[in-house]
Amino acid sequence: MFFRLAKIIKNFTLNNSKKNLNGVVPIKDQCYKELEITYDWYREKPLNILTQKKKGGPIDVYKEFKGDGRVVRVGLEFETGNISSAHRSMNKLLLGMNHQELELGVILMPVYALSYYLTDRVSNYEELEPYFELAEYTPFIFIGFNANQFDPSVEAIPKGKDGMSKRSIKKMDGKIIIKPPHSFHHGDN
Amino acid sequence: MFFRLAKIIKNFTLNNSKKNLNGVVPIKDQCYKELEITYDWYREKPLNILTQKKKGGPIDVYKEFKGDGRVVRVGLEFETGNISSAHRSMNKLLLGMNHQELELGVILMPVYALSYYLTDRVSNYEELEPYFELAEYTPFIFIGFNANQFDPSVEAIPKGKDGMSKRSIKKMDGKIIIKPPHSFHHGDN
DNA sequence: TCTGGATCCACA
DNA sequence: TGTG
DNA sequence: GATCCAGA
Ligand SMILES: [Mn+2]
Ligand SMILES: [Mn+2]
Repeated sequence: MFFRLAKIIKNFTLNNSKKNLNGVVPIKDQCYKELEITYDWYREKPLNILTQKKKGGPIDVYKEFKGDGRVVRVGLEFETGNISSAHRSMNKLLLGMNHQELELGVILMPVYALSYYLTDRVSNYEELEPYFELAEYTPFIFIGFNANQFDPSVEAIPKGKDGMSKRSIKKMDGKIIIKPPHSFHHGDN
Repeated sequence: MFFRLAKIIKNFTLNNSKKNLNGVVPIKDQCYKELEITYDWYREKPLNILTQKKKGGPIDVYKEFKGDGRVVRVGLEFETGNISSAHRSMNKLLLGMNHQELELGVILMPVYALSYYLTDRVSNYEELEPYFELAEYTPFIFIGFNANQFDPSVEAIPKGKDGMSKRSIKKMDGKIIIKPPHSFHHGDN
């Protein structure tokens, strides 16, 4: 017996005219919608262990697969935050499995080749890879995804005004210079 | 038999006039200097396991304690980066211990009360605490530190490049680069 | 085309 | 508020 | 989380 966790293979072309050119938010939004609508996964599943400790947030996506009189609970983290954030995601899933709240953990992230054209230092498969062994005795799947195609002429994915962005409102102290936001849309999908 | 890892207790007053007001770089600089100069720790120790995998950087601080015919290798991470970065630090130290390259791992970070007045989302003891159990079977010490005193009238710790100014660091197997230290004064200490 | 930050954002 |  | 920064 086996289940199809999900199958989301979209054709997706990315502007590759410059390193770190594209933002990352619209990518995950697309994937979450598919998981929820097409595959009935749930968003933001809290772990009991963290609820009990009254500290820490939920898991990105969650689904219980039922069959043969048993349940397989799967926690999935879609990672497009900073690579360090991927360590937190992995640790959170490990916590859930260590406490028998999950039977399987999954992390979905860009491969290096893709991340090169996304916001600097976002999570990528290759950089987390040396740490996969920390999940050696835990059911875990690490998935790296790439764009289907690169094309310097398609519209770039817009970025937000977080962190060190020049569009940040605070920017260290006084001088507030906010640039107008662009439409949060991109190419196909 | 026991060793004093280090004892750095400085009086340190922080401007508490506003949330997230202070930068964080000068704090660690001070602590590193003390560990290197007073206690002979080394900076930036690469782990063999990561060197072999040709991926991943070094451990912040490292020292080998010798006595009774054995060596106790201690890896220490001073964490003032984003809380997610603390997960990477923990994972890296776990990797070192899992591979018998370290006998003890230490993470030094602000307690929540202190982090409240530092750059938003920096590492803090309370937020990493729920994950301590991932190091349950590994020799590990988590240390939270606070300011000694809060005073809305002392000068705030600068953020950004204002707080920078590289000085010399002592590496385990490398040369020592010398550069003049910058003045570090926020209140007393 | 490496790597650990430091700093700010959005929304509970 | 706290957390990704 | 998401954006950039600084140094080797
Ligand atoms: Mn999440
Ligand atoms: Mn996520």
